[in-house]
Amino acid sequence: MAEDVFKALADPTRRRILDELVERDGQTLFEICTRLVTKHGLGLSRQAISQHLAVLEAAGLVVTRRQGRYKFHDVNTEPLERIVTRWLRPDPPEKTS
Amino acid sequence: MAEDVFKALADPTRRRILDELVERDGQTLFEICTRLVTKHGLGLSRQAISQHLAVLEAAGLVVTRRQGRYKFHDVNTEPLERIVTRWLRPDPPEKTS
DNA sequence: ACGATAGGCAAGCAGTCACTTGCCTATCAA
DNA sequence: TTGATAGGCAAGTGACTGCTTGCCTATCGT
Repeated sequence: MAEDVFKALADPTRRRILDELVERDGQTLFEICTRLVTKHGLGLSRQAISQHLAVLEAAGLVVTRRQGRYKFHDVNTEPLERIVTRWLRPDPPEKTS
Repeated sequence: MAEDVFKALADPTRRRILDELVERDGQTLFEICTRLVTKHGLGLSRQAISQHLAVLEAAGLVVTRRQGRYKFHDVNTEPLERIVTRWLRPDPPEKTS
């Protein structure tokens, strides 16, 4: 639901994670951790990122696929498209949700 | 700042207020209060709404104009248009992974 | 089998947030 | 001026949130 999407976007770290995944889709938890540290200078524990990813996944902004011991994370921009048309009267044609 | 916009949108009551103002622009604080109670069934004090409006105004989502003892609130959708283009590339909804 | 890697679960802590309460200022009408 | 209306300021409180810490499970390579 929309509530989860807005709450997921409320945190700057989660927005960074979305940035990272948009730039490079299908990363694992550890990849995201190291890239957030090296590129964005964020010093966060693995669990912190894991919890953020859980929030993003609950919002539908990130979908995951397991493969062996790896869990890959992909962005899903579909929830974003819906929430903004709430106040922005859209001119463009839509695929309705 | 984008931070303020996301934080402003994080609260369901503030989103309701935006709904109200989109539907009927230029309302005063008391008008918003009564309409939130009657139409949406929200039981909130005047100060609660006032504080929400302050957050929305700080985010640039609401602009105010004083006139005598009245203070009218108008929506400004411009900040909304910017924040979503952060992840929604205007061209492709899909990326050939 | 073993150790190493990738990830998950849960309790605890500190900071933030939404909301209330109480009091104050400013404008208008009589 | 007096009283009523429209709004603002500030402190206090309860709940939520982001993060850490510690321990646990599952998969891979050797």
